[in-house]
Amino acid sequence: MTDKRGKERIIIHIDYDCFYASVWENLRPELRTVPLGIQQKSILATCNYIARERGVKKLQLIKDAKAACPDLVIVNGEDLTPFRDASRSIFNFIAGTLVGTNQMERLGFDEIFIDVTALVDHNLALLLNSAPGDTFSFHLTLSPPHTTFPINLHNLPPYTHPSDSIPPSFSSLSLDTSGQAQPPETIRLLQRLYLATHLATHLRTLVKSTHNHTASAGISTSKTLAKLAGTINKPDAQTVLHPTTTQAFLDKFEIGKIPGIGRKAATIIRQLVNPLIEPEEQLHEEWFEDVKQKVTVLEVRTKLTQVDLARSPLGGTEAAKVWAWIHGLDDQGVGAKKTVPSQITVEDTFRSLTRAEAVMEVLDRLHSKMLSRMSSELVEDPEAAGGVGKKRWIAVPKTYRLSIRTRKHGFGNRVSRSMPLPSWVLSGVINGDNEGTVGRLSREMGWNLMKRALKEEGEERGWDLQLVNVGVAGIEGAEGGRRTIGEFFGGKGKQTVREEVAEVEEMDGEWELWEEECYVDGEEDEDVWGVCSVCGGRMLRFTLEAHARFHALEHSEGMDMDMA
DNA sequence: ATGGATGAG
DNA sequence: CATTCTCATCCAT
Repeated sequence: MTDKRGKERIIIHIDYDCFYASVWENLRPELRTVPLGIQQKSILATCNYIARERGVKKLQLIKDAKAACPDLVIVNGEDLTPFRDASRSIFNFIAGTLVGTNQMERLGFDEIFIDVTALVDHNLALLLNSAPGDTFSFHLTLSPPHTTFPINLHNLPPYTHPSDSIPPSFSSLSLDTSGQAQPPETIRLLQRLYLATHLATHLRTLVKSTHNHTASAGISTSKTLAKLAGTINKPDAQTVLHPTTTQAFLDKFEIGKIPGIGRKAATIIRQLVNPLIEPEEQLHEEWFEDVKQKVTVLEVRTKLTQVDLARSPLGGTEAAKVWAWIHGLDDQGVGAKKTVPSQITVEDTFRSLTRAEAVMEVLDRLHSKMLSRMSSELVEDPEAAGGVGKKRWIAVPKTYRLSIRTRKHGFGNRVSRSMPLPSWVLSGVINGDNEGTVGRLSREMGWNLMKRALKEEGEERGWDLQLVNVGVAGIEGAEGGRRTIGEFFGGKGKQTVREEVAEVEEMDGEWELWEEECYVDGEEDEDVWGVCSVCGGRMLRFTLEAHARFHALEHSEGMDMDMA
């Protein structure tokens, strides 16, 4: 514990440049030469560098962006499918290139952390044991069959931070820039960073040649430092941090720029450093930008103690993390490669959504996308891949969730309600019965949870939805599992019975109206609808019997299935 | 487990 | 500040 030198991890962080814009430029090459913005509703999610030179900003209102740059070309980016696909493709490509390194983590669609410690140590051993030369074959794999790329041992790719703090020649790493001999631990760490820097360049070159995306990268000894290092030179560039100057590097950052310190934590910490600022001044409107104090990491370190942070609303746990991060101590590991997401959500936003009919249309549309994604991301189909065999679940979600934001309860936050995911959703996906399942999801799941949420939030009249989000969660990576149709009946365990949903809803005013609009089309009478006594789902009466059989199966066959 | 808060891009 | 459309983790219950 006393001496960590020589045991430092080596982390590469890669960040694709203005990713959404870049994806569109690949889709439509003529967009490469024009100022390009990606629109989501009233804002630009991002824009290319040509647009940035013309004064366009990320997250700018569309009208402001057009004012700044009248010939801005705008494409719609509300459907994230092409971005998600490109992101996966690049990630899988890099994973396939670095066979044997499992610590590879995506952050959003456009960033990757890679822990290259084992790979670099392997190569350093090879290099130190080989005859001296001008080049070295870097091994991308830890065991045969090997793929390699050549590195020039007299040339370190740009950039280093501080500038030119690491000599370009591998054999000169034992001396610093003023010719001073370095301690052996430092030399070894520099040698490892040297190799990782070449690797980062190689990976960026490969991503450019195979996927036509430029990227920026940072190379250092922790996730925090690697990520921050990558911000120094961009786009299409990379930076390796000199390992003995990291504190000075961190000290210059505004506290809110440190990954993991977001808006809330940053505001609390700024207040502690400078109590003169009133909360309203910190949080409101136009002046915000002017009044907001920039509080640097150095100030936090020198004007506060960890105890100050711990006694603040941050609390002891957060305080300890923050205190460690700003002192360059970051033991956050790079997670294992993830093949399946832990949740799949789909959402849309609105200026105003009040009519029941419109709400049901929205639910149908969102559920349709949700089911497609479940099918493509959670189901393996050997036949679609040109082979034979049954479809099987790679991983199964446990929960269905609906989140909304209303105008009244508006700012800030979403309210959500969730239920165990019924088995008929899973069978619908496997059987490809998208249409029937969508309708059922909207009527029995989405609608009921929305009623619950609005009722419990005291918005049974005068509601006005601004956001509707549906999704499945609790997806557990089930690698190597053998799950076929039928298993989900027994494999999911017992579902919670929610009494309140089964109750006859008693609502007044507009709620009834809303419900009538949706369910009573003039010809329907009460006898058409029934409520399941087990799960409370509302459904057409003639489907109740079949529905009850699902529940029976759930309970009777539960123990026969392969639950690990 | 559920639902909210907070973080990330 | 939040704007968009996600995704992840932590915490109280």
